[in-house]
Amino acid sequence: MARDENRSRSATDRVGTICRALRRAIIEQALEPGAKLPEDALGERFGVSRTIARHALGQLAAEGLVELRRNRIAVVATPSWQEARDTFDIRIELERLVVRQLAGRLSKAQIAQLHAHVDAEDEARNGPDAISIRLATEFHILLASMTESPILIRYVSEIAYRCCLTLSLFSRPHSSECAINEHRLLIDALANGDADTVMSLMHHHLDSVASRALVAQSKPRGRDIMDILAPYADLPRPMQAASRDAAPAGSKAGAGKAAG
Amino acid sequence: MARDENRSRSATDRVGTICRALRRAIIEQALEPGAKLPEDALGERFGVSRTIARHALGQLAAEGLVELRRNRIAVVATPSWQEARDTFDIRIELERLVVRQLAGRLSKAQIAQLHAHVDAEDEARNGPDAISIRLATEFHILLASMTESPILIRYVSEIAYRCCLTLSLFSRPHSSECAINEHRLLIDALANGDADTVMSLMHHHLDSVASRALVAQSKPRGRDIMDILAPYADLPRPMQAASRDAAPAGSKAGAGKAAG
DNA sequence: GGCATCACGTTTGCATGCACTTTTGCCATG
DNA sequence: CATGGCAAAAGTGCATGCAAACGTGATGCC
Repeated sequence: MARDENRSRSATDRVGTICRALRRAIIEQALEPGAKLPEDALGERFGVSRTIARHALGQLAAEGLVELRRNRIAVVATPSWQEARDTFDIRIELERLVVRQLAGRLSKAQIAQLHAHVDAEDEARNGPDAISIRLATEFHILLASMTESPILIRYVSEIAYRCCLTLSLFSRPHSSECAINEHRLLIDALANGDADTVMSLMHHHLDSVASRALVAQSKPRGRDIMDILAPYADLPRPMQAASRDAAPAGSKAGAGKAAG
Repeated sequence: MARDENRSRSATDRVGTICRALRRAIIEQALEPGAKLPEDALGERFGVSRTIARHALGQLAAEGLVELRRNRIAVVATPSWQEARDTFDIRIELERLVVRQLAGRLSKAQIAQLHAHVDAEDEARNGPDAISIRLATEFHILLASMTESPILIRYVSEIAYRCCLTLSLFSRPHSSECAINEHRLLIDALANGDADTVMSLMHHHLDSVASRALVAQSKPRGRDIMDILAPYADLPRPMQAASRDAAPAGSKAGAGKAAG
């Protein structure tokens, strides 16, 4: 209910503020994957002490947007290709659930709101890539928020942000073209009300977004030094050089840090 | 290699320790929903300062196991019936994904491990309910962990714990009977390798667990006082009214302080 | 007696300080 | 000249202290 909204919105929710700011900076690629996030700097920037900054980083780490290594500076997360693939797989299921719950149950106002958002996407299409990606992501979050299921909203948001991060890592300059159209189709199908149709539409949409982005395991730019250099490291000799930069996927893989 | 693997497991990962302890205490109902978790107390109990305890609470709040209200003592989360239902819906999708990835790909050792776990469940069947519930939950987490997808593992674990919490809230004494059998069926189907079969099996399994637990919106025991009393509050004056402003349902916010 | 007010103890919110770890630049040494 | 090691610098890990907010019981007023 509304009773505990005021505490986290209007009240001095400083860690939430920092989280939102960082989230946005990350998904807009103002902060690239691997970028360092020292507590001091954040604290100073946002006018708070390290305690708060640290807490915010903890939150973001729990969401998978930043990586926290002990005694080391926090960095923006750099999902591996495999993680990216897994993330999209999860996302597909989650969002199928979203549209299943939504199909045929949206009010006219909600449909209008969705259309308005896509309009905004359209406008931003020629702007910077980061903005289009963010808007596309927020479309899905908007959709999720219409389920009014806090848990679903949270998971979809989280996953969507992670996918967004992934996209910024792997995707080529322009892949959001057709996605906008697919968003419109989605809205129409939702209004129309056939759950199966809209589920399959969503599935296809996300699948193709993932495919467009994750084709051929392109090089993860900005990734950790060790990983970037991995393919170069085991060249037997400097001579017969690098035709094979197809990058062995999970060399340092597993990549340790799971839940926790 | 292995350069930073030791850090977070064996090293002084105190907040992780506290998280694990609390998680377990919560899902075993040692800490019932609504139970207070003062930072001081936790800190003292685990031999750390409030800083650490606070951080752990933050983590658990991010996982949805505890509720954090500003300037108030943290409490174990008490999911509403609707949230519970939503949680299970999400869980079904996620775990379908798990078994889809796993079907026909498990090693003999893994199958043995799964069977061993179910054996443990079997043994605990006559023990305290909380233990059976925990083991049943951990079966699913074990399954998820076999996907070796960190993200999927994390989400399934989180969701499963939340469901576990829900179960402890809503479920009647003994509903885990048949679940154990269903676990065995699941393993067999996984070994057999037909993805569709095992997915539908998992779906049915979770669905029936949810149904057994969430039938008829049974009273949420241990829930917030205001909610527990809600149905009693609008009884039309049993004999002779104390006052006319008999606590409307959502009045908890203003009740305490405002009056204006 | 009922109700509003107030004051005190409790608990969180947050900043700061210190110890410890990692990193980096520098120097001695082979 | 290359290499190993040391020491200063930077940054995190964590405890503690203080202020503000909340909860509660006591007090005074009607």
